[in-house]
Amino acid sequence: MTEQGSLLDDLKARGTRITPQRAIIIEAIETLSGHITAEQIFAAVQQVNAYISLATVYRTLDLLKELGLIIESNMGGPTSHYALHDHSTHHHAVCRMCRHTIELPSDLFKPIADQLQTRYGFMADDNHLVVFGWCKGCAERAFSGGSTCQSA
Amino acid sequence: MTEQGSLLDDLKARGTRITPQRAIIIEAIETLSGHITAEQIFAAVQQVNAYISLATVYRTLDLLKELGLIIESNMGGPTSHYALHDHSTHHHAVCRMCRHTIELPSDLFKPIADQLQTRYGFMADDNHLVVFGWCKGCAERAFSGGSTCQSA
DNA sequence: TTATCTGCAAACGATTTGCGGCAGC
DNA sequence: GCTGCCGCAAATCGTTTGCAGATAA
Repeated sequence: MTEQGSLLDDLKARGTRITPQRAIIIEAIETLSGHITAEQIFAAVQQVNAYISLATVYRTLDLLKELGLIIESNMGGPTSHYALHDHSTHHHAVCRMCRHTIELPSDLFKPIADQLQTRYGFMADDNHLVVFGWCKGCAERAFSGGSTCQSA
Repeated sequence: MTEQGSLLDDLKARGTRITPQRAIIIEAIETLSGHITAEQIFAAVQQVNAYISLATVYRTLDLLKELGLIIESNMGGPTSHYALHDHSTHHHAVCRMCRHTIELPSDLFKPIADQLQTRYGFMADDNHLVVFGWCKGCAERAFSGGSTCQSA
């Protein structure tokens, strides 16, 4: 589906080498195709070639990030999540309590993005925005009775 | 200005002890009154009492976070930033390239927050949202000529 | 009193880096 | 063959934690 050739081409155009490791890592990112951690990518890559190191995964992620081909986002935890930049556009609402994530359509933020562009000249990333807050269940629990959450 | 008594009261109401360390840390957060890192708080606290440890700062931040009195947000770097939850409401636009931050009025996101509430029952935090993207300068540089940024 | 808090220092997990050898172009 | 890349392992950095003594209530 997604033409991973373009990613490799982008790398080549930038003057970087296409190594088997990079091809494998890129393919893993495309196959997993979600918001994934470096560890998850590493695990997938290892199934293809067990001799690829985690350091290489991180270095490749840096490279792709720099090229704008992938997006790094923080979901509230200590680990970064990565996703293809052109992966089906959507945003996230993350519950501060139970960490549950809701996917939001990207058009929800269109008006905001337009305003940022017009008023500040800021070109907002149209993808993988993260909004924190409280999901229905946790909000009810927190603002009525106790402040505990079942899945905290 | 801001009544720091209320923070201490909140702590007391929760059954936690009011220690000098906590009072100092809370005061530091209120005095710095922005989006500050644990290290910054630690530095400020040290000027009042050099024997307060960084661990205590983190533990107090956890406590305040759990109580919802402060908000932890990630500005794209490796360090967390903290702010009083009721600190003058605003959001942030952070440039992925030069890390420059623009402060945005909170009402910009009001319509979005309303929609999240209506459509998903999600109560979005009305404060300290972080939008990533590219500032005017970096966007021009990146999408016309080279992909380097002066302050990267 | 006594349960909670503190300081210390060591542990921790995610990420980065120095280095010698290897390999894409 | 040259330059950039890789694997390894150690370093780093922010943050967390175990423990024994101190202290607010």
